[in-house]
Amino acid sequence: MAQVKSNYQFEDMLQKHNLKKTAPRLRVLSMMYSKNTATSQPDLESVMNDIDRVTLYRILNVFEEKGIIHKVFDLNGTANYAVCHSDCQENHHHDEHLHFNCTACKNVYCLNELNIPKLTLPAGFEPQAFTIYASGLCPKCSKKGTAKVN
Amino acid sequence: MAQVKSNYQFEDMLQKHNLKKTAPRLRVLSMMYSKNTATSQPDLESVMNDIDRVTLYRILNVFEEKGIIHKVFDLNGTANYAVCHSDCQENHHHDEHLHFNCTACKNVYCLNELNIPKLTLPAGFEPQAFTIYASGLCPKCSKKGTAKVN
DNA sequence: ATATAAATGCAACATTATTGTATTTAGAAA
DNA sequence: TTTCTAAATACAATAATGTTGCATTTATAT
Repeated sequence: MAQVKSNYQFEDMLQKHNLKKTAPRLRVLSMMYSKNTATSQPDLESVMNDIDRVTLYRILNVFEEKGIIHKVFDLNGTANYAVCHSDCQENHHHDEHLHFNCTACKNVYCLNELNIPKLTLPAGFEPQAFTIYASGLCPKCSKKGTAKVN
Repeated sequence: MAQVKSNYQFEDMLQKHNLKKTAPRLRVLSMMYSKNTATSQPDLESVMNDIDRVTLYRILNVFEEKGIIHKVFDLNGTANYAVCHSDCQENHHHDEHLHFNCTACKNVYCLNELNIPKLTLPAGFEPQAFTIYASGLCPKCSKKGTAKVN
C-alpha cells in the first residue's frame, strides 16, 4: 500500500537527516512514497525529466546513504529504488525482505511482511545480509493474464 | 571447486548445443570452468581483451540461452556469469541456488548445495523462480581479514 | 575442394553512470 | 529584511556498459 504523507512530513524527513529542503528532493520523495512498488531509474528519469540527470543520481545516493530509500536491481540488472520501510539508519540498511519482480508489468514489489528464514551456509562463509528475489506474476497481472498493468 | 574439463569436453558441449567450435567460445568455456566463482563482465573483458567486446556479449548470450551458463547481478548491479551446475536446459534455467557476494574480494559464489526453503507469498503473487543473495565474507576473506583474495 | 550458414570483427550508436566546475539557492546570521 | 555562505543544482565532458548493422572470416556439410 502506498503510504500517504503530506509535504510537511517530507520536509521533516529532510530536516531530520540534515538535508536542505529543495524542490527536486521533495518531488522525488513524494513520488516514491506514492507508490507501492519500487521505481526504476529509467522511469524516474522520464517522470522527472526536467530535473538534471546528475542531480537525480546525487539525490538517490544521499537518500540511500541516509537510509531513506534502498536500491534493488531487477531481473535485467536495472536499478530500482524503493522507500525503506522501518528501521533503516544511516549507512546501515535493513532491507532483508523479499523483492518480487513481476515478469509481466516489470514492477518490483518490496514484500516487507515476509521474513527470510534462517539459512545455514557452508563452513567459512560469514553472511551479513540476505535478500531474496522472486519472479513471477504479481496479483494484478495474474488476474489480468499478462496484460500490461499501470 | 573448479571443475576440471579437457578441451575435448568443451568441444563436445558446443557440439551438443549445435554451436560451432570456435576459439573464442572454447576460451570462454575453459576460463569459466576453471573457476569456482562467477566471472564479472569487466573481468571477462580484460582477460579476453583480444576478443571483440561484441563477440563476448554474443557468446555469453548464446551460452545463457543454451543453459550452459547463467547470469547473476552482484551487489553493485554488475553482471556476473557462472557455469550452470546440473539440470539447466535451453531457455529453462534452474539456478535457484544461493549466490554469495563477498564484500571483501567481491567474488560471487554459487552455492548449489543449498536448497532454498519454501516460501509462502502474500495472496495473489504467483512466483515462478527464486534466488537468494547473501553478502558477507567468504571463507578465504574471513580467514585473512579483509585481504584481497585471488 | 568448395559452398554456405554461422561466427567474428569492426564501426557506429544508445544507455547508464561519474566527475569537475560554475551558478543558484536554502537557511543561518547580521 | 538583507546579506553571507555552504550546500545543492545545472551544465559540460567523459567513462563504462550494452546494442545493432554489416563486411569479413571460418567451421563444417557436401
